Amino acid sequence: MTVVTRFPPSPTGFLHIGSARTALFNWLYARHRGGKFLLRIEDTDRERSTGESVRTIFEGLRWLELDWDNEDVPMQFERRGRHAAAARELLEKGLAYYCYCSPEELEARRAEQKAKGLPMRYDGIWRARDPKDAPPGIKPVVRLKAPQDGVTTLKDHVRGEVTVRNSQLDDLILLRADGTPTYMLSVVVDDHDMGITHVIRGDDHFTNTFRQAQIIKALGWKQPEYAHIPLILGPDGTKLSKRHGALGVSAYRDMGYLPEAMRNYLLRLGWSHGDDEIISTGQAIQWFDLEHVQSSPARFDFAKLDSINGHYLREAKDSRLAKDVAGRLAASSGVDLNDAQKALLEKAMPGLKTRAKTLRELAESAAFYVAARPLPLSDKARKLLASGALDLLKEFARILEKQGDFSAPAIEAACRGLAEAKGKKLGDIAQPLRAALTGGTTSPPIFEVASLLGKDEVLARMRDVSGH
RNA sequence: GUCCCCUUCGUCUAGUGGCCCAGGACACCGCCCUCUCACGGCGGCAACACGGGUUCAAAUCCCGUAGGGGACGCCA
Repeated sequence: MTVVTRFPPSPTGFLHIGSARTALFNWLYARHRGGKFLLRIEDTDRERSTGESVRTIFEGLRWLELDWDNEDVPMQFERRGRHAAAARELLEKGLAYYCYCSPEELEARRAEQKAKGLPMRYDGIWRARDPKDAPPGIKPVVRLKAPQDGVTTLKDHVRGEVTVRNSQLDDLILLRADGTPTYMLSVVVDDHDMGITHVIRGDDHFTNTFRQAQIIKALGWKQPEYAHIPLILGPDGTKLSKRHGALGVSAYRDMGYLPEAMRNYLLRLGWSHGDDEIISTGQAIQWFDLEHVQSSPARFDFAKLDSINGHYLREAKDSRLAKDVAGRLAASSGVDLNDAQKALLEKAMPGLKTRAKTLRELAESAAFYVAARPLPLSDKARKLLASGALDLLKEFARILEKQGDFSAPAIEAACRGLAEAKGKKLGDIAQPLRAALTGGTTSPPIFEVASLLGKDEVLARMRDVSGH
């Protein structure tokens, strides 16, 4: 049997981070089983659905490199005729009926039931009533004639077997008063028509599954397999809020996270493979299963994301990193970098990338390489350039002027020589030099920086701080 | 209110009755490396929610309690 999974976002905003994980799991499972990963846009909420959102979601998926297998992504609203036909079929078979309760009436009943300690469910009052008795002016909805006795049992790859008494469920609405199909109906029909074999979705859909099972049964179809993955919580254990990371994936891209790092982090949030932490996408496809999905919700933790991102940053190609950093630098300064600057950044990457957790940090730490002179000095850098240190620095500058070999080891040797002659420690010269060359107090190894910057630029920056 | 689910270090997790006085990772602390900051290496702190059972033996099975989450829409 070919496995077919799906990711059905509703286009009412960006690609939420929790949805991204759901998409990842579906994608991984399909790839693992050599099956298909399909997309579907659930735009039946006409009020809130936008084309802009559809584009944002596609963009987010592409950034995460989760490719889907259907070229024509179904728009659920366009299939409303098919959904309504399924409802009519149920009506004809006597498995569904018209209900003339008004929304206000329903709300009143629910409140009453809650007060009585009963489950808040529709009691099926219009099952037996004759439509001729309908109050005038009310357009009916179509409801499923759900079983009222017995139980519904569901097998879930994460939850195991769960049973709910049918008396807890009610006759859900299939068609709204305006004739449009509801989500419950649409999902069932679309999943069936698309040949979905495995529904992997957020835990918030768990109880919906029982209702959908009843529709599937009424239609005489086969149930797909289910896996309900626990929700992602905020760092404080409550619902993930915007403040805590409930952002679109594009926000993570902007913050400087790598897609492969996001995938690795999201994968480990709720799934495990023994003690493995760093898991390449290839390994993930090979290993991913539904049995090791965690059954309890996980909290989102930026510190761990940072750590994983740092790992992938160190592994990333310098050319890729330099390109991204150049883009960020140009965006913040408003001017594009020239080719020499871009080349310099790439050469500087090995020294830079072990010191950053995100591309944003990487760009900030790289800025001094391509900054215009004279460099702004941080307060700490200024303190390192007190008069005594400046004298030493000027002396070092004179040595550097005559320096032929401008490699990092050669510059370091020259510096050590001067320090020794003056009875100073290496740091007594290296730190002021760092202040002069970078404008700050932390950087990659300073002799490497000096070598990359080149003799002319180094001497110029040194002159800048010594006052003439 | 009703129903369903969940509960191992601060966080993510390993663990499917003996291998566990509980392992890994992140975070934190210390040491080493060192021109700064990182990286890396080494070490440390730190958990089976609680109470009952079952069993020769329980983090693992059962029951209860507490806490948390989800659902109960003519939203998806």
